[in-house]
Amino acid sequence: MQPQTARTVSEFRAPNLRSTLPAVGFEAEPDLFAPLGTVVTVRQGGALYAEGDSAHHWYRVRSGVLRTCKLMCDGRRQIDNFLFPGDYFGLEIGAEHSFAAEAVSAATVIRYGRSRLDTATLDDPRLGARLFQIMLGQLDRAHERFMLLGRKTAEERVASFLLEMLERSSAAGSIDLPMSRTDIADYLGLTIETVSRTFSALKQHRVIALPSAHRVAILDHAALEDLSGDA
Amino acid sequence: MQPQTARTVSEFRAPNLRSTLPAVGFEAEPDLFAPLGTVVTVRQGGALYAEGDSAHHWYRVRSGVLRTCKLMCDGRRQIDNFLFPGDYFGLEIGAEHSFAAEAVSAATVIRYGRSRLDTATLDDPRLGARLFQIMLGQLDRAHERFMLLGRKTAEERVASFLLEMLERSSAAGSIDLPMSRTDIADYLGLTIETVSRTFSALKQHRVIALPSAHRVAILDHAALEDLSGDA
DNA sequence: CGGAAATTTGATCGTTATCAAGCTGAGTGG
DNA sequence: CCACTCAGCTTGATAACGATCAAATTTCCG
Repeated sequence: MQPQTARTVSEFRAPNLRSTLPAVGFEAEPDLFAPLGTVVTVRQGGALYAEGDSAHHWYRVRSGVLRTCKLMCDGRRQIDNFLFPGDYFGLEIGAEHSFAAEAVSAATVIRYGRSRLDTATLDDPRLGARLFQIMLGQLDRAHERFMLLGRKTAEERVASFLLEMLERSSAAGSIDLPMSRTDIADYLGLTIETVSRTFSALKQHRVIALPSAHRVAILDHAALEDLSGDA
Repeated sequence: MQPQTARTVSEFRAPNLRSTLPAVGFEAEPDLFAPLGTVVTVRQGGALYAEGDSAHHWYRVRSGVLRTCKLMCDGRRQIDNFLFPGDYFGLEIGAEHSFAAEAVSAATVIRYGRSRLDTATLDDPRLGARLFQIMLGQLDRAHERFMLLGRKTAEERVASFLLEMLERSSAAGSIDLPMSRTDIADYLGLTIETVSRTFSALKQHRVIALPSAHRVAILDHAALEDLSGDA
């Protein structure tokens, strides 16, 4: 539960400041919040914080992949999001985190103090504006996911998932999936069996290839988009 | 598509300024944004804006109930949210609305210019802070809905829905549901038949009573909470 | 009232969950 | 270098929940 290391982020600040958005990766956006942050590392499978922990901080991914998830009392799990380098997370309205954050692969994140946020945004209006953008982006993604979870079929969910991962992983044509089938299932509102079967079916139809369980090659991008159900 | 009337909001400004949150109803929160807004009325079933309309404005509900929804090309629909008096909506990251806003019952809303937002929040930091709160609240609700849509059974969804509507409608013990069964189904990711059958089952078990199709009496609140699947 | 739309109820089907084996591949120790 | 192991993944068989198709009933308005 306790992160292992922490030092000021200034040591790590990105030298070049490209401004293109949406950001892919940590280096894609200048770290406006840098003076506020410290670096924290989490080992694979470790928890950055648990559901119910007090929410004194918020975070940005520096390297690795994390997941945020919620549990029901009987063990059913829903993954809210997979977090890649550059993504912000952990900002919440309540005093306690309403979901857990765990490392899918070994990860480093930058931790910002929530209490310092108010004063900092008053000092520099750009911070407030950028935070605002970030939250609007998160809301937009949330609405896409309502459609996916509420109305899409298993095949459409998996196709949408692969396209989303492809977009995030910058490398075109082939995707590395650091998360387990269980994680994918809990992200898409399906079971591992259904995810696995759908992967197999897509492979059968030559839409994807599976060199290994965690590596997906996109053979027919157009077919995948057709199958995703998005216009 | 075009709203019928528009005049400055100052004529309607709330006289008393209770500060308790979360706000139930329009009067519960002082309208910090009042000087920016104009009042717009929408007739029952009418659209305030459609998916794809350019997003020049954002809104707050003054009276009535609205819904925001998205369509897939084949007609499948997902309702993102039901909007009650006091609720804010329409703030989006893109230049175009990614979902439609329609009146479930005849409604009046206050329309704010998006372009004026930046300058206004600079003038009064309270506005920015409040907007921030509003968006954090929306994100929190979104996470609850991921669990509902991804992992809950039909019965759990309907029970959760009734509890949510009960919370929002301030009147304890009995709820008015202005929306149709189709709307409820598209909100919960179910079909109208399943929603109807689940209502009937809850009635059978004396958890609720249905004086009319759009009026629900809560007979056993504890049972409803058990059935909702929340801890 | 009369007629259309919305809701409820019934019968059946299908997609996805569940239960249950195998399979694969990475790590371990002989 | 090769069994052995164990977790994660795939595949198979069956079941169940909710969808679909269909009809009856109620409600809402003109």
